[in-house]
Amino acid sequence: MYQLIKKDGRAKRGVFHTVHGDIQTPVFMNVGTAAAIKGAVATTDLKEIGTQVQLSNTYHLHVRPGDRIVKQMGGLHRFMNWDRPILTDSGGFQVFSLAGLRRIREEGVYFNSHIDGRKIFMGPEESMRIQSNLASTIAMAFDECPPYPSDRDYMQASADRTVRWLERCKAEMERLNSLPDTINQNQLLFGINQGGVYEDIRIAQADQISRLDLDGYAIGGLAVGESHEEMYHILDVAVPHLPQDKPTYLMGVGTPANILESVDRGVDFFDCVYPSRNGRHGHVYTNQGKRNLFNQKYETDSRPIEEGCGCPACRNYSRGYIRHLLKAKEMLGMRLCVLHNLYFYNTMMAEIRQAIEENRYGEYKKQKLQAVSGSGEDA
RNA sequence: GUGGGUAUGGCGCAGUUGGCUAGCGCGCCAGAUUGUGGCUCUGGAGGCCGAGGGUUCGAGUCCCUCUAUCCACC
Repeated sequence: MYQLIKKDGRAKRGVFHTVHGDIQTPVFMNVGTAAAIKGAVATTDLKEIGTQVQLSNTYHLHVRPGDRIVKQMGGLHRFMNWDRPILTDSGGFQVFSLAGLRRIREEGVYFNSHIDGRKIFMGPEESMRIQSNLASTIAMAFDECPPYPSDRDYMQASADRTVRWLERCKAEMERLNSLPDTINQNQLLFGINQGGVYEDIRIAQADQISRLDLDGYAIGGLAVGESHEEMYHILDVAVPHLPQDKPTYLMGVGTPANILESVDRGVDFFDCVYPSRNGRHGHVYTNQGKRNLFNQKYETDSRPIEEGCGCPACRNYSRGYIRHLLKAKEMLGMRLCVLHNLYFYNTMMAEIRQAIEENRYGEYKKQKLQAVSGSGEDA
């Protein structure tokens, strides 16, 4: 259940109550695709860096180790030793981004596993069953994430199909939640708005899915190649058409600047691979901008990634040492960068929440945007 | 000391019967990456081809001398 605490302009400060605890919003979910955050980050680390929610992946866990295995192990929470909320992505995006060969039909999608190439079929019911076995806190609807650009006719047909799939997801989820051997009978379901950059398709589709009374609503199919202006414009027009008493989740976004702008347009939930992937690649976020620790200028730099940062990496190690670890391909290098980046994102979300509570989000956003757009040079 | 081999960007190598603006891999330097493949991609810097002399219209490629280095044998 979503509870709005405070509004500052369109920015919302809220709490989302779940059986696995409350989520303070706006929130950035830390991405742990295969039941782990890449870069050797353990769930025991996450409490230290302020992680509220982890995102895991239906598709990845279905192909390995298999959702039935996870269910036998007591569900995702017990499997990965994480007692706070988990959101599972439905596999919709992975089918489109990872699988090479695929055929989209009304019943679902036929595609090949990226692990061993074997044929897999996934449709709304399959995705819901897998997510029910995983027993995540929040399940995402099985949708199609069309590429950018897609022509109008295709986008319309795709968005309509996503609505039909959503209705099937909802029915299947209700059925699964009523079964006695279901681990999490309170599993929540978020629907997904699609429509690309066609605002009328977005709006009509948002109105349709809003009638289904789901636990939350996501905006998908953005940050796939369109300009920032187009993305923000779609948020401007689509968010007001989603239920305002439910959380709004912008899928796969994004940079600190993207998040600051999107919060200002009413978004509550985010997730993105950037902090972890960039961390693995030695790119670290700071209030002076992004730094690439592979750069030679850090070779003998004894300062932490960011002066004054309270993350485990900055409290203990220098840029020069971490650069060496990265160059030597020591796993500790990427681990420290990932921890720093997730801490940076989680901390930024906490700052955002506080700024909204104190009715100064506009001012905060302006100042933070300037900070994160820096060159990475020390002040 | 004798015989043989090899000398080409930081490292390892290609360079066909002399015709190149001297390439390749790794490394290095920088940049991409948005519901995760730790991958991948894109740029860039860096060589008067061991030194000197010759043959030729033309030499990294052929000849001579020297130097360095490796192997074998004394």
